[in-house]
Amino acid sequence: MTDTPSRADTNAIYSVYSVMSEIGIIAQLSNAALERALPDGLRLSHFTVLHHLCRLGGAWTPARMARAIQVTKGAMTNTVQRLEARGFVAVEADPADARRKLVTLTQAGQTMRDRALIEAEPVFAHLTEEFELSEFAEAHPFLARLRASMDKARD
Amino acid sequence: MTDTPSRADTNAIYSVYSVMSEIGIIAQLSNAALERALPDGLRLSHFTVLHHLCRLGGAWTPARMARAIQVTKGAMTNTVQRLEARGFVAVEADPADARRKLVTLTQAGQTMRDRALIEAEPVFAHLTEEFELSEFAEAHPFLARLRASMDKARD
DNA sequence: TATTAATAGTTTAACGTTAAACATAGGTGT
DNA sequence: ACACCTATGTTTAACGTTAAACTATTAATA
Repeated sequence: MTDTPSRADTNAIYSVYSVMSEIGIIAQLSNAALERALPDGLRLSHFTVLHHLCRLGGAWTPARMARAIQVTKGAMTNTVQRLEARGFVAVEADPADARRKLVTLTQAGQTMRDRALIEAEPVFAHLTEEFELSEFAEAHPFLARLRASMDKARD
Repeated sequence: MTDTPSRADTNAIYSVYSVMSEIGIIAQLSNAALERALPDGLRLSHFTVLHHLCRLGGAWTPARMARAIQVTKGAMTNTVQRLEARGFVAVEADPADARRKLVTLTQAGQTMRDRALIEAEPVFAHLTEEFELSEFAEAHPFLARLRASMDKARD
């Protein structure tokens, strides 16, 4: 059993909560701006999958991508089916495990991801004028640790 | 007219994008964990409004809260109606402007917000063990400026 | 081998959000 | 006064997400 939270613990939680609130709003603004900027009706969730396959390469099962990107299996089923219908990914059965499917990026998918990256650039361009690049470089390690910690705590 | 982006500019965008990616994932993990932890079927968007009214106090119009919290007016209409139906906020017409409504926190809303804060505490408790409190305090100013800048760029 | 548990992918209903259209009210300028 | 523009709050349709139930397949255990 633990003690009742002390005043110091309460303050600590508030400090964490303030940071989390800012992060939540930034993500909301960023996601909304990105979604508006993406070309050709591409959804942010679709771009995220294309970007993921492009960065990491190879064949991914839907379930593994769902875990990596933090969406449910049902959402990934939807996203993969739409990307396949537009020819941006190829889906095939896994010969080693009949439960699994294997998703790979197509050339058209690669092209679309590159185009989306270019179209989305103006969304963040203004930040390079108002901030020093070093500020982002300095903030990154803390945020990466925070992400890793939250990911681990997910169970 | 501006020049073609230099290589340095391209790197700057990548630096920004890395930070934004981390922020997006942290927000997703944080929001999902919070929503699971909230008591009594309270949605994260509902808690966000209660917390906002509690922190800043006074009477807020739905439109002003929608801008502060970064959701559409339609979403705020939905949230306020549900909070009012549960007795967590009071809604009255603004005597000074017939277009407006004024939303205030009720005692039950205050109680629910306090309870939600306690229930949600374990979601972030592990962070106080893995991080120094000062790290959050140091990260906050940059994140607040980033939020303000993204907010301003929203047009 | 037979049984049980765990995993992959799909489907369904419920829900919140968004974008757009709408009605109403306030502000501005001629 | 008048016309025009802006702002508030609501409503609607479309859409994505989630949680849960379901089928099929593989792994683990007795």
